[in-house]
Amino acid sequence: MMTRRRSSAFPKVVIERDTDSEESSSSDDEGEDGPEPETSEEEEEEEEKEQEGGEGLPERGSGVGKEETLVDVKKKGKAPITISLKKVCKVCKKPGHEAGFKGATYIDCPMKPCFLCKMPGHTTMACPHRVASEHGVAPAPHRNTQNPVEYVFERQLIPRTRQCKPAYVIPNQVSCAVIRYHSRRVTCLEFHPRNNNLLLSGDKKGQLGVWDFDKVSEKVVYGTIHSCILNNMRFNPTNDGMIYSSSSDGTISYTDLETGISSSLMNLNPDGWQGPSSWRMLYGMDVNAERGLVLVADTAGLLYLVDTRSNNETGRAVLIHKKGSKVVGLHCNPVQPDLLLSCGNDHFARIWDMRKLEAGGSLYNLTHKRVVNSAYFSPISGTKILTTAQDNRLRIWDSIFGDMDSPSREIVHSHDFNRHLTPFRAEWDPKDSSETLAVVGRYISENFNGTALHPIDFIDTGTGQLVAEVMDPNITTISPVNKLHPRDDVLASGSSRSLFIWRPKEKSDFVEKKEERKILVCGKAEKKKPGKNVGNESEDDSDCDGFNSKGKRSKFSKKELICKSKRKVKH
DNA sequence: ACACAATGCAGCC
DNA sequence: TGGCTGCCCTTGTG
Repeated sequence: MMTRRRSSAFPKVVIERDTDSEESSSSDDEGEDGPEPETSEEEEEEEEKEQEGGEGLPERGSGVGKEETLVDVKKKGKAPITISLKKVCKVCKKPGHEAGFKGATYIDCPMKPCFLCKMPGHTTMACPHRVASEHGVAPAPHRNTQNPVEYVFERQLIPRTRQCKPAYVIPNQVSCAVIRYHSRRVTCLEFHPRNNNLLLSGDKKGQLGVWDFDKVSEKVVYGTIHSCILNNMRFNPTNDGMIYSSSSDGTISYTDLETGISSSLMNLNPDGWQGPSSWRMLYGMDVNAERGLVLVADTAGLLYLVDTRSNNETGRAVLIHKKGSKVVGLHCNPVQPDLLLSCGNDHFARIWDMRKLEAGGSLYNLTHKRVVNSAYFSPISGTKILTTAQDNRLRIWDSIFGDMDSPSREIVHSHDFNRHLTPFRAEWDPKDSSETLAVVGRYISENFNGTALHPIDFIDTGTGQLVAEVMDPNITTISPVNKLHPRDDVLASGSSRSLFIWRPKEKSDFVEKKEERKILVCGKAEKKKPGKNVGNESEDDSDCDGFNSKGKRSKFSKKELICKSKRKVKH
């Protein structure tokens, strides 16, 4: 049975009066078929329907779920109006086709460019980049403009380094725990640097959750640290009982995790709300341990430095991105404390020398086609860069000492949804010594046995291949926030209001990178409805370890795990 | 079952 | 430049 995800509103009825003037809307009618008037089979069908319907106007809320348009067929003179009904595409408003969910599969509007790679001429379903078993995530064609050194590096050095470094491993099977206590969407996650089971989570309301995911009863939520979106958290490198957090309320808070007592290190809106034009928010934040600095950046393009010893702002704010544009992220190089990476709404990621911070003084400007959601140095050597941009591409620069003019690879990946959800950010696996594995949530859904699911993807940034995808048939929401544990084999995901902890079922249950990608499906679908939202998380967390929405212990049943099965998705 | 809002950005004038 | 509109797979609430 085909179930629409959501049937459309009342049928939109457009009645065009018969006039002598040329109406542009009537030429929209047939698209390529030129100026009307042959009546297609479809139209005839619809006409019959209309006659049955008596008045010709569909009843309000008739539940048909199709948008229909009454199109008058023009005739010369004052001939009676002939009316035909047509299906109209919700996306482009043109007749002849429909876009939307058919069961758990989304049908693209053929008039629009591919939803995934943004190129015209094909739909998402036919996109060569489509995340499907036959294709995988294809890397963009590598430019053939390598210089000889780079060529030698690629051909000789990289294979050798791979021999001495173990390839990353991925779990063979996973289990999942769910916890709900955020009342707004999750915006950031951070693992404790020493305590392996401690996870911090921030939400859109500014609440900070501290929880032990082995003993889920031990959780604390601090609700008064910030008044709106908690965008970033960092542990104090010299005292891991304290965290810095930046928020859209324009403040940096310095919070004791035991007591929840916090002090404000900075406030960009000391006079309170004076309207949206003057309100400033802090998005990017990082800590530079060597220099004893907290770095934050605001929605006006400015970078601020706070001395961690005095807890006071130091120096002057520096314009690091286009004036008036939001700086989305900051990352200090893990090896070279003088290097800073920033990214912003001006479509750039920029590399800075901390010793020469001044407007326009960046070392490199990495161009993107859209807003850059995140930019990270690789976690161990700090020589690679991974960015996530809203043009549905992950970009990798293989070496900051090499050619920085254009990325070494672009990987098409669906993550371009920017409102209503926390922006997607691809992150490195901090445990992967080869610095190739990255994790990122996926926006576009995949029809998994009749359920539209949004997996979390593990991508080999060296090849662009999708090596594993994690999903649970009972988790139908999108998980834009993902964090891999710095030491353990744990993935934490943040969705709308829930947190998920994914772990390999068995400690030793790992496989090295293989040609075929792993599909890690956790649990079985609760066969409720064959539509998209099978097993809505809001009502169905009973099958998961953890808590239900009231914070009580829910039924503790081990999930049954399916995996390594070849995917059976019908499109 | 459906309407609606919260919400960020791009493109237009 | 700034204000306005529109937007293709959201998600929870009323």
